[in-house]
Amino acid sequence: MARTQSPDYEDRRAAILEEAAKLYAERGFLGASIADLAAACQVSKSLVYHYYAAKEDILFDVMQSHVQALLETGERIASGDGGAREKLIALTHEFMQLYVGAASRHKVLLNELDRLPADRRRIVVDIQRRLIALVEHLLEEIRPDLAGRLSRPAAMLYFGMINWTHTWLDPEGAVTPDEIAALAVTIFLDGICKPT
Amino acid sequence: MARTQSPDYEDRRAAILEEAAKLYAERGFLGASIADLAAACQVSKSLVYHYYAAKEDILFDVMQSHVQALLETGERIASGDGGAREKLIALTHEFMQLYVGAASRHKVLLNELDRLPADRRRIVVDIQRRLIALVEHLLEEIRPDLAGRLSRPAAMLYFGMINWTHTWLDPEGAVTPDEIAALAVTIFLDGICKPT
DNA sequence: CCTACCGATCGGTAGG
DNA sequence: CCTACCGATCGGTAGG
Repeated sequence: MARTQSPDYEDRRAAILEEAAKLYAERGFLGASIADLAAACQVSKSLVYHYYAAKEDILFDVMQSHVQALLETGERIASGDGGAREKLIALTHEFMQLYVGAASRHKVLLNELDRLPADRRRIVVDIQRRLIALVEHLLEEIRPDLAGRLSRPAAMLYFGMINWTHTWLDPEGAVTPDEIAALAVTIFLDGICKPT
Repeated sequence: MARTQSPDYEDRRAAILEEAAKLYAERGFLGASIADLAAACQVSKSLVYHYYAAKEDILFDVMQSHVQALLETGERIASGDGGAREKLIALTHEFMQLYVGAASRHKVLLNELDRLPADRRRIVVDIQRRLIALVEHLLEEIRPDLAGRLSRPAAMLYFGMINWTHTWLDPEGAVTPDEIAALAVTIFLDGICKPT
């Protein structure tokens, strides 16, 4: 019978992952060494290599865990009841919550995707594509004449609005993430000219 | 009398700058070495250091040249004739043209700002702030009740839409930058629900 | 004989 | 403006 692994194996791995997300968000993937990560976790470099075979595996885990959470939320909302308009509103609020709750992972996903080896990058990009398709379909329900040429650009403009918040939105600031989500989806659906 | 510098001094500097923008956009600032840059320019590392005292100086030049061009375009349009709505439309089209014309610089500006030393980063961020304030004032003209709390978030959501295009917009693709600019500013002003 | 982990150091390459 | 180098640090692995 095989020996079981340490009972806190997953906890330690999760702790390294979270610290890596923070470091890569602050200093960039190439700017944060394995030695930096080990020091931040107060463990040896060898322990880090016990959990991850290579530095790129850590980056992949940071990105994959985040994008997976986004897709699950997206699919849950898309398959629910209600109209496309209501679903897009709910999606925007839940995405904004995920973005601020996983701010480091989100920043790393947006800034360091090119640093991922091609095979693993494809996996992340595929999940992103499903997320985009999901929003695209909602937009086609709201505006059927958009389908084909402009539904994808429109979906990308939507993601630009909400993804970009990581550069300026302060979760502790006067304007809350929920207010920003409401403003973003209102502008996207009805424009800034229409009073909220 | 001081010796004059080489007559093609500025051309060579500009060539190094453009190559640096490309390399930093592709591999990241930390992923592209001075040796890589010299090889791409087919010059020695020492020649690069003849034009730039440090690696960060090149990064600053890449970012500063781009953000300066954006601000000049923004101020020219803002100080012109016409209403705020027309100015925002013109601004969006001209920004999109600048973004695709300086795609590498734009990507570097958005992805590598944290890699700039604090003092030089402040200079770039200050210029960005003036650009944001300019859009903010246009939005306050369009929607006076937005002023104060929500005009800055609204301006940031606008920039999210158009800045983020660098990740997905193909200048050679079926949908042109001008069409994307038109779609973005239409959505922002009147929403996706209103037929274009 | 296994796993989980340590201190030390490998061959190469970075900016300057 | 080049070749020849430097101090330091990189990602990854050795023995025990």
